[in-house]
Amino acid sequence: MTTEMSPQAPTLEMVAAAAGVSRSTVSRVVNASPNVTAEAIAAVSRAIDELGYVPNRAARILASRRTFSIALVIPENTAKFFADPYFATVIQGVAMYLSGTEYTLTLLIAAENDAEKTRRYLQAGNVDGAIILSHHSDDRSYVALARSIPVVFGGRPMSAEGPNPYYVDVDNVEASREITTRLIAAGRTRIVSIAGPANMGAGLDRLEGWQRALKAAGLPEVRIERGDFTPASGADAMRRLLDSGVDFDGVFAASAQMASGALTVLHERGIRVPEDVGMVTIDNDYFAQSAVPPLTTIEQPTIEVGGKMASVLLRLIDGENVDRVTMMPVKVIERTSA
Amino acid sequence: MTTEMSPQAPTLEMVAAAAGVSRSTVSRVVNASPNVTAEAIAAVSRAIDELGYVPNRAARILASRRTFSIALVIPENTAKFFADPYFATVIQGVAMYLSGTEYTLTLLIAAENDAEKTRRYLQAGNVDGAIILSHHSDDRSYVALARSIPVVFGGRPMSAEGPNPYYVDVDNVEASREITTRLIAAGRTRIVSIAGPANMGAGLDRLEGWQRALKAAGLPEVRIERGDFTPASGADAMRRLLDSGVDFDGVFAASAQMASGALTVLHERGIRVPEDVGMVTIDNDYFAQSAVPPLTTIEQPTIEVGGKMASVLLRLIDGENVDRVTMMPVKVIERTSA
DNA sequence: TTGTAAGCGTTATCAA
DNA sequence: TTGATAACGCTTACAA
Repeated sequence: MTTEMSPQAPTLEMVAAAAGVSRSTVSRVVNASPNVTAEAIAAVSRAIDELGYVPNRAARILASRRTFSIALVIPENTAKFFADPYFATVIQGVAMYLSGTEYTLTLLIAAENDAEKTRRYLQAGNVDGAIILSHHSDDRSYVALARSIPVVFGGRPMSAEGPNPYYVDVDNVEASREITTRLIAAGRTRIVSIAGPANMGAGLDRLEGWQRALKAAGLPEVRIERGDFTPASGADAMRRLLDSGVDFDGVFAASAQMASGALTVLHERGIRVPEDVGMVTIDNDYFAQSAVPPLTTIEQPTIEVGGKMASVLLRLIDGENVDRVTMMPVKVIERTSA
Repeated sequence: MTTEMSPQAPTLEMVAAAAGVSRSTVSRVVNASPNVTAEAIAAVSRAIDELGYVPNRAARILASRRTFSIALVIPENTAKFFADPYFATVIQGVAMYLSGTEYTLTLLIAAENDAEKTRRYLQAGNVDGAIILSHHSDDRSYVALARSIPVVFGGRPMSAEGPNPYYVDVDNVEASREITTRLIAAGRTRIVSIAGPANMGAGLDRLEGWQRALKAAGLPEVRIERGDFTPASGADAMRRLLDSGVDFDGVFAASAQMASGALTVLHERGIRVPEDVGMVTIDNDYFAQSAVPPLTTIEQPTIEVGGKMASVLLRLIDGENVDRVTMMPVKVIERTSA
């Protein structure tokens, strides 16, 4: 950087001088505290505008013991899924909600081999609260973290220990049960599942929803192949399914990305959808929309999930009473793949 | 939050007491300044470990005038592209690079109607520098921002005014020229372009590369249809192309997402790729990999682009001499679509 | 309702 | 090499 002097930012003291009041009064106006005369407010506001005053964050934090910032923690192994439309959109939702508040978002990629560093950062009072976006089950330490600062999880955390966590989620069991039902209604009787990882809440729940739908209809659980929610894993799962020789006429894939990968393999092998096999999935992202054929699926309000996590966290920070679990509504999107 | 007293974080003063030295000495040890006896270092280090001391960020910032944090600014209109694999991965690259440093990342979604708010935040000394990820050409105010704090852009900013900006980019002209050449080598002679927006550097440059390749081969610029880099816009562009009745046997799409959308339309209309028309594009994301057929394309080192932007910014902050423009290498990926 | 003054936990200057 | 001591810019009792 050049050594040129940066234009000295105006301080609260300068505003006070310009407005002809004390620093306390300026502080009160800035913080919208009651018991300030309209005149004082007007004078201070004018001075603030003229000088282009912006409170110094560090000073404010130091004096008030509040940071007005929250952390969005992404464990390193989950960071690989950064480009997953679901994660990306949730993060976006958080950021957008915050942009309408005084809060600032600190993005933390937590190195697996140095969890201690992250934990300390969070506990050292650098943030007022944290949102944990964990794909996997190794969220034990974060659940414990909730004892020292407010924490909100994206999706039900797997750890049993620690206090009951706050989290925002959708009803994955019901969603997958519902969508599997569409396959059954279309006359499919031998329905397999390309399931998510067993160490994730969404993986488990979506599998259970599929099972419930089959059971209710008296249909057999023909076969389960697991993936990790990525397109590549969906393709692999479909290959295993096909190579196993098992007979099926319907597929429930636990994510649109996996469905998309599976579809590619089906296409390669000359198997037609929906003529030969029907397919339904979860997520209404681009993968579902532009698949050939477009997929009948469940839409989750991802942006809103992010916004909700932020709002729950902020209310927690403000000491308000909030439900520990917030379920967001989903929507069935009927297209032509079932 | 509950009113229970949070375990009072140990202060530098407490460390000093425990180690039997002054606060100054502790500060020196913490900041690894020279001229401290080995004994002092040892004593202080022990005390730090025992107490689990972590420096208070706000106090440190206030006293040192350095924030050890940088902002990643995403203009609101660009935020819509959050789930674009390119953006998502670049952000991830930034975050991951930073996780290996003392720096913290503040994610800022800048509201269009209140650019002033963002500008002030950045200039009020809340961050040591900023990375601007702007999709569009309305980056004027950010270029000006570079006068007060170090700023690095992702991709060449369009604004002419202001000082020469620092930015990290790939050679889009050369990349698209190169990939278009593959189409020509495959015998295509009537090649159209699904171009990006005219208000983006990447949009302009990729169009120019296509033009250069055609010119070098003595081929005509059959037609140009514009999109905004999204799959939907690529599909629309292809529809317009087809409906216009213009005759073509090759397509250069300026992004894999647009290519993917275009492919869907081609498929709907029963036009085969590569038999009837060849297609090449840019970006080796999932869209390019799992398209049917898989696309011959250009791979950009997106994670590295993010990392590079962060490292350039940090060096700028440290007052080092850095090249204003950093070009990252790209790679041709040959598949079967040309 | 407003002002005074004492911190908040560091760093930085200056003497010793 | 170390230690006092004065900032850093703001909030917050407490007094007026």
